[in-house]
Amino acid sequence: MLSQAEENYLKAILKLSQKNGQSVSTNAIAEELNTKASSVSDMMKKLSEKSWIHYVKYQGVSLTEKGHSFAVHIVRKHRLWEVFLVNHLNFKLDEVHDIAEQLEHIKSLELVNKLDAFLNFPSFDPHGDPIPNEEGEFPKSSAIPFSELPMKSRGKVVAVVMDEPSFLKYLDKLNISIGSQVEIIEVNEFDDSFDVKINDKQSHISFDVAKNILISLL
Amino acid sequence: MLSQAEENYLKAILKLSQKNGQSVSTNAIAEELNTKASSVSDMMKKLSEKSWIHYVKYQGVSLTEKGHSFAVHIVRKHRLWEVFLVNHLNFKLDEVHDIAEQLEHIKSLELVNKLDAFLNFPSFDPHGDPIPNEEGEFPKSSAIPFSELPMKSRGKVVAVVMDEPSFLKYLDKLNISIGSQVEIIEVNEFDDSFDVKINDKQSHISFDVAKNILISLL
DNA sequence: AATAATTTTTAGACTTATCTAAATTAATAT
DNA sequence: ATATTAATTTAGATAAGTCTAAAAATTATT
Repeated sequence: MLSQAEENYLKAILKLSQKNGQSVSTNAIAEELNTKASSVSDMMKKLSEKSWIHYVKYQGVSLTEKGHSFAVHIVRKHRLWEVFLVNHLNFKLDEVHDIAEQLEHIKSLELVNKLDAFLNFPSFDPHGDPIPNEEGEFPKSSAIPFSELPMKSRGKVVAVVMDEPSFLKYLDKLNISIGSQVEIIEVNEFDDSFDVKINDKQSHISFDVAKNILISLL
Repeated sequence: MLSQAEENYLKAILKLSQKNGQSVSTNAIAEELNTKASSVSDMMKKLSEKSWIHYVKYQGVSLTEKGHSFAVHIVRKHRLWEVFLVNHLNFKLDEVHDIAEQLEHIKSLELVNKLDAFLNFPSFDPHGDPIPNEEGEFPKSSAIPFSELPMKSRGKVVAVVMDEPSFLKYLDKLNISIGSQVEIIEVNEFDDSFDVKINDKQSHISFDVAKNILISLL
């Protein structure tokens, strides 16, 4: 069984390899985990011996298939717990990370899946990050913030990042809900607001609102 | 901050000192934690230096006030998580211990208290064990199994130990729920069953049912 | 009260995960 | 192509937590 330290390394490698390219450097991992390169080297040797990663000295590392799916599972746990903390325990968005960082190491497949069911199989966490399912598959649609929707392209609302009642109430007023069809008509440079279409009806939203709505391209 | 190992030692000492007497022996701790007496000795030295316990070589240990309240807090976390696992994630009673054993080490006062509120400040966990509140106080009423209620004394149902739907359904049929007033009228020696009063209506329950209902004396 | 049996502690070793400092390899620049 | 710089690895230490085996203290027995 993996130790917490090992799990954190795998997660860091996943994160870095998703962001940048294939091979992840020792220094990058050290920075991500606030540790020293020498500690990383030690751990890479160990993880490699256990076939969690591909490791060639001085050449950086990448996750094996086994390592990848395990790392994804940790991400899944982290994000599901964040949903729980925000939606059910009323934590603020900025308070949940440290706690989820601990909860993600709880070992019980059944727990994760029951939590998933309890939460109604959410596709995105409160930060708008996608939640892989039990098979490790991320929601197909690559969601982007409404504010980054290209002009003229239409999208569907898949998730809402912020969860404050006032915000949700405001979305309601704008007639925006999960599944709504949206489209950007024009960007107003001076205040970064948008003229938009929501279910074919013209409307207007601020940048702050737009960035908290996740869109999947149609 | 306490390590998980240290927390487990404190919890074990609390459990043993509640069960037996004051001073807890090294061997008893070793057995409780499935470890060796020598490991316990080492740890006792450390916990004593940090004033979590009173420790005199060869004389056994007891918790300091600080150690006691910390240990109680761990128990609180453990039992609250058990309530969550059983009542909200639909775990069976016998499946929750190992998971709660992990969850009890999650560090966040806010999390515990928000979980407590989410669960509606329960007084007993699904096994019928009392849950201390934020101040570390156990529910005043010392609940006992219905089967141990003295004759002629009245009690109030505070918790149900078993949680199987069939059992709960049966209790429903008997008109027993949290808060019901109960009283034992007569013990039937030959099958250990009881003639009882439930909310002043006469009824009859088996020993197996009675032992799974927790009563607080009125 | 002396000896035997049991309990507890100490000593020394091992593992995991980390660090600093030094050595090595790779990348960059002249 | 060589020297310099940067990145990475190795070597050796440290701390936490555990173990076995041996020593010391306590308790029980005769």
